[in-house]
Amino acid sequence: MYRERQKQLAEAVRRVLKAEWEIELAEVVMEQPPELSMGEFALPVAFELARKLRKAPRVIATELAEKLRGELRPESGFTSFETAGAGYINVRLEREDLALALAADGATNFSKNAARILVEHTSINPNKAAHVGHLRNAILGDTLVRILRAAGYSVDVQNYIDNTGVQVADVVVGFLHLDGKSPQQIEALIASCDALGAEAREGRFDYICWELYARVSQWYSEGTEEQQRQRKALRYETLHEIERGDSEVARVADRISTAVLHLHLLTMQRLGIEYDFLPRESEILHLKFWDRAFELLKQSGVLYHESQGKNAGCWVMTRPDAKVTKGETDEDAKVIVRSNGTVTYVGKDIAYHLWKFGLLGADFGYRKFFEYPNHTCWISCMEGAVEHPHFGGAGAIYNVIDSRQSDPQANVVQALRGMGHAEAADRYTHFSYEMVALTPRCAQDLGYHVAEEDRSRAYIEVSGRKGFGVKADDLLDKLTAATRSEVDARQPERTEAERQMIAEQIAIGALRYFMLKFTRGSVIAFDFKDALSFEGETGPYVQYTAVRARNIFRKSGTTPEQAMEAMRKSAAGAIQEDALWAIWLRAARREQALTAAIQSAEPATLARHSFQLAQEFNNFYHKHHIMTEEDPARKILLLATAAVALRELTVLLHWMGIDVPEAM
RNA sequence: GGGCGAGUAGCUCAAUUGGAUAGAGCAACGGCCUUCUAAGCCGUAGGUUACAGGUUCGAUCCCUGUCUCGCCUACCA
Repeated sequence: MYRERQKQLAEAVRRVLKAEWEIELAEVVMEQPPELSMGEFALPVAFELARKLRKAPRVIATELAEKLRGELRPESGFTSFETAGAGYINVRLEREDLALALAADGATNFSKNAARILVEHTSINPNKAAHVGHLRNAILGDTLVRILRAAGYSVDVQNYIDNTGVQVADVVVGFLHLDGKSPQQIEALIASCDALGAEAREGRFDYICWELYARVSQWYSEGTEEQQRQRKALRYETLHEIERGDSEVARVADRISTAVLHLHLLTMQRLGIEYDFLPRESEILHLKFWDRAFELLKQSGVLYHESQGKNAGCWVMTRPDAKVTKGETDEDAKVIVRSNGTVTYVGKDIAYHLWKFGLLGADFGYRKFFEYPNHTCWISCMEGAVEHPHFGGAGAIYNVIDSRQSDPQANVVQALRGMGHAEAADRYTHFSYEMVALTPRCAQDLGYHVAEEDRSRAYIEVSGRKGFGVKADDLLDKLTAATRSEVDARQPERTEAERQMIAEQIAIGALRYFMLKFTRGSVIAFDFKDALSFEGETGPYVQYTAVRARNIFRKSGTTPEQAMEAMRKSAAGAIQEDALWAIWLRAARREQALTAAIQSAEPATLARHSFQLAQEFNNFYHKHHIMTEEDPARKILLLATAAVALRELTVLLHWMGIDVPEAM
């Protein structure tokens, strides 16, 4: 209904401008007045016309408002057009119409969208436990998936697994050479970790790898020069063995990376994050994705063989926006194939992205890897199940990858464009975000040594290599413990299991909201004090608000559905009070908020939207005591308002992957 | 050197993409629990939007220059 009104208004403005002044606008800008009492829409169009018509904005606005009054009579749902400020036209709607439409239909109204979208997120190197930075990635990515689906898109979720990279090699070197374990001993260790279960923290396999990875990184830079040279050689020898596959070292690497991957999936499942497909680098290598891509790149002339300068003997690609003088060597070119014939990370990524868009002419093998309650997560393999879903061949893609990777991401887009796939390049979104870092105080609290020069900085970058960071499961544990003690105090009559469930829901609400409330371009300087806060602009605040609304229905002996029904049957729709109208109007703007979040690729706007609704409801809740309301007609309206708030909060929280607990 | 991002209240962040009086949360101060849950509500205080120009009806937002901070810029992945 709200969007219908918006459309009607825009069309009316177009008609009037055409008829009166022969003006056609590309788009009719529509804003929200700063105060509720001013109406539902604000049109700044008179400012735009001032120059063309050589008249003051206010004069134009007055004339235009008059004409609009003629176009959109009160019986069509528009009650007033007022000139305001320096030349705005404020438009009021019939509130009752809008409220009754909302009471009748609570669905998100979007038509099914044919385009298939592929979202890649998480993509943690499978060589150590996940940390806070990975949480930001996964939570942003998962929320993007949820809102795209809410908007009617069909979305596949992929988590790219770099199981043949140097990071995995480092842990392999650590186990085999630094700790002197045999492949059998590593196998036994993984088995004993499995037996302990993911709930164990000490002795959890990805935690062991975390510590080992830091130790190995340290080991590379210790010792005599000769030792360092040998260790480095060992590192690359191991890497190349893993890349080639089909050796004991490669099997050890596969065993380790698969075990860590499995734990990552469990960690993310705690947060309600699931994947459809796990493409692995090992298959990109062994299924010859790169060989095909290499041919295509050479044919299209995107890659050329450099014969001079520092990149002599390499296949290189000109960078986006590079200023290259004809006849001169482009020293700044991006190396894709090294002089020794091996392909770089960007090269493999180009092949992978050709596959994503269905432009490679090759596909993975697929086999089942992980079962969620409601669906299966598949993994790539050489030859898999005969019957399997097909991933890839997407109409549009989103890569949730932090801003440090914007350069390689741009290289991939550049390659696609250079190969003539301009359409694919246009539908390639690097969903970029800034990193999560730790405040110096947080680092010190965790027991890390903080260098003198770092103490005055706003934040310090986390580093897996240094073992410097906050592990995802530790953070979730800490949040759950904090919420649990609060729940125990507030809900003593509930069972142990109920209290634990509530505590976990609140912990997840706090964490997910915390990661979503910052806009993507802002570095999160992580601190336990902020992350463990449950007051003010936090997930628990919004959850608590929904629980308050729910309690009204628990105690009043009616349901939200019945309250809506009663509202429709009675003529209780007249809503004069702003405290009530704010809630109905925000509910009416659900689709607008969703569209804005998708178009700007900014989930933070939704987090804010939900917080504002929560504030509006708490304000209403404080002003009006619903259960003791004596006027029956009034009580119906108040109950329906609580019902619409509860429904809206539940939907918005769900889009962010946050549940509404039974009680708080 | 080049590219990207950031600089807004004591702190952490917003600002409908150029609009009305720049808003929230935390921290501070002052009120509100016999009432549907105080993880809440109301109020006070807090601003030269890094700086200097420019564009126009209008600039936190766009342009130019300067300063500060972070990240990226390897034949690492």
